[in-house]
Amino acid sequence: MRPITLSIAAVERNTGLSKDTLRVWERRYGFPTPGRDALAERAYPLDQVEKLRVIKRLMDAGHRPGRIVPQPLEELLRLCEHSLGATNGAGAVIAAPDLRLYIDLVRAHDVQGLRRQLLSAQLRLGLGRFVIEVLSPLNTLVGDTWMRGHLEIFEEHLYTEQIHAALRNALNGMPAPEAASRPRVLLTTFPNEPHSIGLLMAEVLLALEGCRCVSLGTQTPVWDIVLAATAQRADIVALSFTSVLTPATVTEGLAELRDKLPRGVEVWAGGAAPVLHRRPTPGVRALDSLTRIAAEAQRWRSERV
Amino acid sequence: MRPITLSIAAVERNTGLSKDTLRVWERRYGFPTPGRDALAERAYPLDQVEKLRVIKRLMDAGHRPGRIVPQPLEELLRLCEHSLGATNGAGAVIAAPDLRLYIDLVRAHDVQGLRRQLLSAQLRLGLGRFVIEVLSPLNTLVGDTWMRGHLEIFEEHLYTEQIHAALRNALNGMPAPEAASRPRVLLTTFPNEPHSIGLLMAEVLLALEGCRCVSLGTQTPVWDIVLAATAQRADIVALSFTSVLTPATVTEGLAELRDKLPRGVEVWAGGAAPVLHRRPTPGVRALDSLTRIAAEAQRWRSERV
DNA sequence: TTCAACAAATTGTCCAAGACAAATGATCCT
DNA sequence: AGGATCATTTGTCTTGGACAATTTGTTGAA
Repeated sequence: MRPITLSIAAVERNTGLSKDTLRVWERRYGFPTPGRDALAERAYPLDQVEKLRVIKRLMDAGHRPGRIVPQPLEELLRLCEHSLGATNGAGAVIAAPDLRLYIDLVRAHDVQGLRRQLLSAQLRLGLGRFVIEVLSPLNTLVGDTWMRGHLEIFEEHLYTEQIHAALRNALNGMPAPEAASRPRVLLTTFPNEPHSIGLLMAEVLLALEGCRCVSLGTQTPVWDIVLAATAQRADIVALSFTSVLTPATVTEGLAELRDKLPRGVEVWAGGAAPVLHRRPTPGVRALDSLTRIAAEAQRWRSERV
Repeated sequence: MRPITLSIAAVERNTGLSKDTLRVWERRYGFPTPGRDALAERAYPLDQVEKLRVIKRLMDAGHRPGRIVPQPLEELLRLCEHSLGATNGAGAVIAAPDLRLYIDLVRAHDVQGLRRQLLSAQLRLGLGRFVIEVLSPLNTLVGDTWMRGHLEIFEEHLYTEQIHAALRNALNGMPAPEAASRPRVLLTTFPNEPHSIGLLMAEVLLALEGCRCVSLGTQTPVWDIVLAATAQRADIVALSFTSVLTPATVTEGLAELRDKLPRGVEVWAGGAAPVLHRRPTPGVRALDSLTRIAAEAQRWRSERV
């Protein structure tokens, strides 16, 4: 029996590294070193894909490919422990002891327990603090844990599904804002950005501020975002990003969107894509944290009085 | 001032056609015919991008690129109106009168109205009939309408988001089944199958029958489905399909899953993928309609007494 | 030391043309 | 009508080269 391998397209999906990048790394740095299948096409072994994911993670933390791609895996993991801790800093790590509990429930596949725990935290802290202090760092922690290979894919799915349910549940329970309430916020993500949890968290926080939210779900083409914003007479278009999209895609997409939207409509961009703050797009507000949402909503209101 | 143009990456983002495809069409069919910018890179005029979007729609409706890509735009628009009507025939259209109302609300971008209408139908019919008699045919109708170009992408997103919310809402309001209740059902889709509405509808109907449902959300690799089924001690693995996946992928995936799962675990496959019934996989139950779910659940119970 | 300007290295994306398997359509034969 | 066989269509992958944009390193002046 042959070991399991992935095609270059599958690796692109899994790692977020473009086919071009994967090929040029192979040429320049001697990694990855995919075998070839019967058709002489690249066949990436699973462990190399794992390593590529680690590399991607490190690059998001500011490392450069030339330095890290040729390194052996152990060296990279050492870097992970070190620099990830440094970057993401005290916040996540200090909070960790509490959050471990959730991870343990996931690892134990205790869906009911996880659901109870989430609901209990939500009631104890209130919805806003629950999202900001529990869900958000927990997502990062789950991401980290998964990256380091300490979580199966299906466990991550299990977790994501419960968070999804919890957030929808919360949204559903919130009173509808008054019909004339402003601002009107349109939420979505760009094509190829399938993660909806950030979107839902933002929607909850916006709704808490009394904003009228309309979500398009994930993966809306730029032109359709513009159409929707016009149709809904949106005051704000809010986008959520992870690091699945390449920095260039993010920047160009935002510039294009900003250009096509009417002047009066604000563009907010948030999420875990480093490029948002490294190279901010003119006319786009990059929110570095979910906590900023409330303040920004209030700013919008004060400016429009 | 030069006319506005888009880079190849931007066109990929806007149309969903890969860079490779765009280049090869240019070579083969003589369209698109992008100019070149100062760097000698392709620069696509907006009107060509529009035409590409029309082409993409027609292709989703079953047309082949060789026939339509070289056609002039007017011809394509005629095709949009004309040929799609013939393909999908009477079934959906006859059911239309009642359902048209929902479509009209979507087209009017009346999110609140749509939400109210859905809730009202749900209360009037009861959850089970609501899902089977309203949501399911409505999904088909929306799909048809979209293919004919009578619905913008963002309108389809708007609709999908509301259905999502309604189903989550319903699930959330249902009483938790007893701890020992059986069967335990694991729900998910295969990788590259991103549609979750079918999954949610199935989950609702299963929950109505008192099954203990655990959903993994969409896109779980086969091996992880097996791991999850084992971890959750599932009695049934339920999969949802649309026609995004190629028939081969569906058949092979099901065979592999069936092979790796313990004998005692049933595999149920449902959804709008014709191959499920054309070439049924041994050991897999292909459900041709959501109405079958209740009966199948009862069959399972009667067999395990 | 500190800061600016310039040179060098790094890195992602684009290009061209060719190849080929999988999917689809056409044709012929029961 | 249904089924097997052959031809065409079509998306994706391949190689190797090129280049602009960014980051890094160095030099020289304040």
